[in-house]
Amino acid sequence: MTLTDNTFIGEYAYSLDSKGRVNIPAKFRQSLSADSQNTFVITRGLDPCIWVYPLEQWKEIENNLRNLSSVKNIHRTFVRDTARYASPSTYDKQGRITLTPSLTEYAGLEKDVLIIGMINKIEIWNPNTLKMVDQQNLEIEPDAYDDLADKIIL
Amino acid sequence: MTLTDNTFIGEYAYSLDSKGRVNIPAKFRQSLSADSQNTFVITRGLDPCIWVYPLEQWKEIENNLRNLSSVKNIHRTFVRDTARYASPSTYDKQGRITLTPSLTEYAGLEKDVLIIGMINKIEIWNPNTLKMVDQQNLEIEPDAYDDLADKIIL
DNA sequence: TAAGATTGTGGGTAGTTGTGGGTAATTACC
DNA sequence: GGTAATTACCCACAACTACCCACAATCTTA
Repeated sequence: MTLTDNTFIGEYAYSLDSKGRVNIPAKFRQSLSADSQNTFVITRGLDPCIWVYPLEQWKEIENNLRNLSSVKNIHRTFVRDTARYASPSTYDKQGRITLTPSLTEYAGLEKDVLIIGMINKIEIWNPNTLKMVDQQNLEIEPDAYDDLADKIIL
Repeated sequence: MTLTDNTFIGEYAYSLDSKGRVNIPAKFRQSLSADSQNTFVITRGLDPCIWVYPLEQWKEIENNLRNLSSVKNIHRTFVRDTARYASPSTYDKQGRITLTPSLTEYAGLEKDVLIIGMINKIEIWNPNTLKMVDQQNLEIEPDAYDDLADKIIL
């Protein structure tokens, strides 16, 4: 069963091979839109993990960045920080994408990785790192979630 | 995988050879539009680095400059500063462009250089210089950054 | 239940890419 | 106008990457 195009949910335990490749779960590949041409754009996440965007989704980000003028320092910095760590990656016949050494290092990936559907993108984690981040997030005051209650109906 | 024409993302560590040549990453060359005829226009960046525009993109900048009135002093200055340091550079069969001594000096380039995709242009940095500039930018008021982040959904 | 298809993982090979240097053509200078 | 310096073009090679094939485990279907 395929849900909406370019929408990802679920969690998968996969492994990174000696060449720096990871499998994209079959369900995720199936929900990738045809426009994305079997291609994702991988980049640094705001957490210590790798963010994987469908090409189409990334192009929207690019369009937004393109409208920022380089005359303003803050705009230059924002564009640089967003663009520099990104790189396109088309999956091979076996459904794997190749990660860059720079990104695997940033996310602290070893052999075992966790792949998580984040609706409009995918996250790749070192399971141990995620466990630690989960720990820390337990300490968020429950009130902080209340703001969200206005914006989303569960 | 080629993304949109004349759109550049990613970060590459390359080297400047004894003749003042740098490689343009293969992915960047592939995304250069045919109209640009294997040619870039190199000039001073607003940061201490070299800006590399696809010829096609540079022509647009020229058009924009053309529309600035020379009556205003600030406009004259802006046009002069933008135009005077620019020069076209076609890449050779190995994919390298030759930088002018004036520009390498401006950017403080030595052997190792960082090449960064900035969507509509490319930046060439001395890695040490960039590290320093990154440091300084950490002090940008987070609020200003958040404004941008709100407009662009990552 | 059995056969077939799909999925995740491993590895080999040929083409591409980055880097160095050599030679000829062009330009600048006396 | 002749010489020297500079620039543009070409060849070579090592490292890397993308593409291909193989296989075991799982899931699907008849």
